[in-house]
Amino acid sequence: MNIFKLLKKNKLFYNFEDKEINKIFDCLHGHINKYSRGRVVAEIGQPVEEIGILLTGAAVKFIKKPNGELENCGEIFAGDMFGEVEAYTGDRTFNSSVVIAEEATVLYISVATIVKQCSNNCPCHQKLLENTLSCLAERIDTMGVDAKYLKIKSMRGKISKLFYDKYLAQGTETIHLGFNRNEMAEYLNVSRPSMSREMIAMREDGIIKFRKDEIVILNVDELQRLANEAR
Amino acid sequence: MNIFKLLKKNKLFYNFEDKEINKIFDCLHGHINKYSRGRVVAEIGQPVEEIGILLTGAAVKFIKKPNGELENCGEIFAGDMFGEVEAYTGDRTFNSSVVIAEEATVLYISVATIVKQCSNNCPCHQKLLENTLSCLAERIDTMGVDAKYLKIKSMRGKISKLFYDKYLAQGTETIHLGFNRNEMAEYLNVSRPSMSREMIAMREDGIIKFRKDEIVILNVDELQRLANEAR
DNA sequence: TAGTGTTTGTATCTTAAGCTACAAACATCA
DNA sequence: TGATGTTTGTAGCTTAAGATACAAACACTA
Repeated sequence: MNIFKLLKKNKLFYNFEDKEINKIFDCLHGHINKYSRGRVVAEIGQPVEEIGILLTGAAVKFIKKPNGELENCGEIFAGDMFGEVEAYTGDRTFNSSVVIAEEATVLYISVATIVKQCSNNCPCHQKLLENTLSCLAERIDTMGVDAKYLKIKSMRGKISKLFYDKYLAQGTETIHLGFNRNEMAEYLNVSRPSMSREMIAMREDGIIKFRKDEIVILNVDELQRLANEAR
Repeated sequence: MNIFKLLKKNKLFYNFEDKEINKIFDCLHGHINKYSRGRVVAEIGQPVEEIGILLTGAAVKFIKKPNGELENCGEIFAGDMFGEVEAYTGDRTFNSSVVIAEEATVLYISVATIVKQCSNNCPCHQKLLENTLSCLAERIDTMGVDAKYLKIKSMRGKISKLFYDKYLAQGTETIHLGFNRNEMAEYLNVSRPSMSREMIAMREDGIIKFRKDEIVILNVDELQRLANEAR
């Protein structure tokens, strides 16, 4: 496995050179641990001193419900990280536990050293800081977009907004969703049959046609209208 | 008006001393502008070079819909800021326009100087950076919580989760909402009458009683169950 | 304390979307 | 090419929540 390649995919190390990544180990107190399945690598309420980046394997995040039950709240794969938000919040404690699901290697970097300029005054430090800021800011953007879909009440509105946004992003009348009906329904937070029903109604209305992951917009104006009116 | 007091309320300047705030002006290239109603102080698509902090007055944020129409997407009052997220995203351009609604004074601080250590190596710079990170991270947290309510499908689930969360936060069976029915309905993204109806049903079921902004939880266990089961 | 505005409660009706369960289409691979 | 698993479409029923419109309670102040 190539650590350099993997890390460069991680947003924190965007724009890093190999030699800069090497500095992680002294500059940011980087170290790598290996864990087997079931190992708890982060625990709710514990202070976040390091950010963990999964180099191999997989892990699952859990939040604790007030009655003590644990609830799965997401998965982490190679290239993903944990603690990168909590590290900067008020109490700096994990708000979810992370449990290794498949034998994994984790690279840790120290939070304290990210925010402080290091004595070597190295540019990689500066970059990491900027990347951290971007990483957080972009997350806010994404969450804002996601919330928009959730707030739209009508099925047709949700679908239209989603398709129209994809249309704007992809620039062609033929768009690709990037997920199947189940995933799309889950993203929009609706039931798949209801969504399917409405998509077919939209096809009957001549707005779209589709086949699997590929959607063709037949009436852009109407779709735009629906997307804009949606609430 | 006391700039110091106001700025210390702003999250970016949390923990700042008066004398450190004074440094803003040379260290962060701070400067103050005064605007009258109608003035556009940020425009969608334009690069964000500074973060604006409203010292007095009020402003409105607009996003541009694809058909060109502008849509109100939030208000800004004294102590609030704009550009503090976009400043760090990929293209670093405003994604909403900001228009002054009431004669306002705005303090600007340079983004470029926030992320770079300044030549004076002043601690205020360091603090500002940490505050910026907190500010963004906490926003992510908040948005995550907000999205949770949106994702719950049943009315009773939404209400229960909200009340239960407030109960956990406030620690007493008598909780205060901090908003009226309209605002609460808007936050949960439901219609007020439907919400009212369900609150009354919950009262009839002996789970809560209420009067205006004050809610008393009569059956904590049941409320907890509802909040946990909610989806 | 009357008068106005706001917030909250109530009623009725309608409909969109959820759920379940099944059928059809498609993909994959031996 | 048949067998199996997955994804997508279809149907019918039920119900929760939306919309609207009005009434009651309350708050403010003149």
